[in-house]
Amino acid sequence: MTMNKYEELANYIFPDVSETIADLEKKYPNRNLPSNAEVTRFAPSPTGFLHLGSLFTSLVANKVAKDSNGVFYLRLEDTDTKREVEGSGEELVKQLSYFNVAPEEGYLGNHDVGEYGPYRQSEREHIYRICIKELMLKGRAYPCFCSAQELEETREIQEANKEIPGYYGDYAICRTIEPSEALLRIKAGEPYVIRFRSMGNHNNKVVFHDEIRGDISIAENDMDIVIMKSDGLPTYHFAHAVDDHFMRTTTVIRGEEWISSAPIHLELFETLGFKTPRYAHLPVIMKLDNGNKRKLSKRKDPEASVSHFIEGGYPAESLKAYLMSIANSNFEEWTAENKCYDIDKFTFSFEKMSLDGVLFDQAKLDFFSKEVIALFSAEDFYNRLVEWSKDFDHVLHEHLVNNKEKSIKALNIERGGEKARKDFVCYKDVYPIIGFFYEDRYLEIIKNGYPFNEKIDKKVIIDLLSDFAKTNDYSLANDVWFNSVKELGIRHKFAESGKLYKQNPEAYLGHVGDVAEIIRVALVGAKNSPNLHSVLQILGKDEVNKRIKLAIEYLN
RNA sequence: GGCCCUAUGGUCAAGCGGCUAAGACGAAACCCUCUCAAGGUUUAAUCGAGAGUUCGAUUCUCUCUAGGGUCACCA
Repeated sequence: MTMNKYEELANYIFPDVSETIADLEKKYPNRNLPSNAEVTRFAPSPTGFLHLGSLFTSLVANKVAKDSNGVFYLRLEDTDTKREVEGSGEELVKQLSYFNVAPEEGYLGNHDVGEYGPYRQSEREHIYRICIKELMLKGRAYPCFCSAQELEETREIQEANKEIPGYYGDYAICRTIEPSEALLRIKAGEPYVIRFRSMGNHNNKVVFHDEIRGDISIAENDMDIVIMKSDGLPTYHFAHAVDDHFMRTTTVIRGEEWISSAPIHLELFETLGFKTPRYAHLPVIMKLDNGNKRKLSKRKDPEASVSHFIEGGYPAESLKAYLMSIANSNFEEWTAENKCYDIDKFTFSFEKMSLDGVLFDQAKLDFFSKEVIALFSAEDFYNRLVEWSKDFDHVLHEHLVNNKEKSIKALNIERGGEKARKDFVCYKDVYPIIGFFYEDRYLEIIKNGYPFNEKIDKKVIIDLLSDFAKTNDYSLANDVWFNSVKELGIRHKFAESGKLYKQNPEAYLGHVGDVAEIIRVALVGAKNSPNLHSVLQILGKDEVNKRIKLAIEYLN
């Protein structure tokens, strides 16, 4: 091997590196998969909890891999040691699991799985060093000694001259430093980073294909970007090229904010001798803020954090269905046709994907969630509630565990069928709606009194309730039973229907609706509740009579 | 500001040269009804602007405008 002028420098910086890119190609061979199988990944940085946009991205990436019998893996991009949040990598994986989109390969929280690792970038330094050394030997990477302040100064000059800011062309001062001189400065202990020597021309256009948007034409990259930071770790751009190549990603699925740096990536892939992967840049999820759209912000918007929905008790399926409706507009139609919200059964396609950023729509999510919950069996719903309340609602948890049978019955009211009851948006809604079934909760509610209709005389209410306690037989079928309520009303001068009452309001104290309300208020402590007949059946005779007695005592 | 992406009702959107411009969520109204939640039936609401191509533009082209993104030793 003939000595080139970069060799001494490269050997000094990378004394440990003896392998080459060719060795890596052997070590990480092409995956043994059918030709149409997609290898996709989710590549978060552990800087906080899972963002809704990230869940969206991983959902799509996961779906693309699954639909093609490919592989979905997770790579932890932990190269920014300053911003890293302890434990957030594990949390990320845990939250993905909640949504059942956890990867089968890669970083899985406490361990890695797969042949293409390590899956944490912080553990892949030797791989990056091999690649950088090779670039350096080819003259395509060089050390840069510019300080942050110097960089800032050039930037100001560039801005003042209305030139494009950045490290390129004549502004890339360190690119002309002779390797021998650079070596001396490094030996002298001067801090440095390693930059990529771009051969691009800003006046040329580079065209690349995006799976969602079609061909995109952007100016070639001509920036000598940093590829190795002074701490020895790679920057995103470089790690992306190296990792996605050696992990054999077929389609890179990421947010649209990456479109503008694609020319950098393309040049990197080309220079390293790698085949470029396919790209799909997903629209971002936004929110309206004072009339302006903006990206969902983790700091300002609680709904930006996936944990917000987990804590709030949204079933995983609800959020997934909502996100899939954003991803593919025909998904919603599909759910209506199939009465199914399971995204696994749906076929995703990039063609049906929207190109524009979408506004997060809470009402739409709630709609999906109601539909999803309405499809649960009572037992399934109960089990999910037990699971959820264990972490987020201890009071409910106690009640559920201590009253399993009653709880399931309560959750089963008007469940199933064409006109299923849809009053639960999330698990959080459960306690306020069915809490009264539990005696403790009922007693708590009535501490503040009963909201009886004040226009009706107390005496009348007491008589009516006493009569009801004596005569009520809810073992009858619903409509037969309700006829008995009408009769009860008639005995106490209430019209048997609203219509009748309206025709001659003077003749009655009220109508059957008022009668039902009185019973409801007595038993539930509120003017609203699920179907009265069901409530009675679930409470049972003893409890009903006890509650009526309490109500009468209150009225006296 | 340069570059890139995007542009149909409040939101999500069908449409791919000729339609009274689908549908869903949301809103409103009515019906049903023991309340609530459902369910049913309606209603209101959209092609950003201007040129061009064409017999004809929401649809094709250009310009403008607007919104979003990006210009770090962050990803």
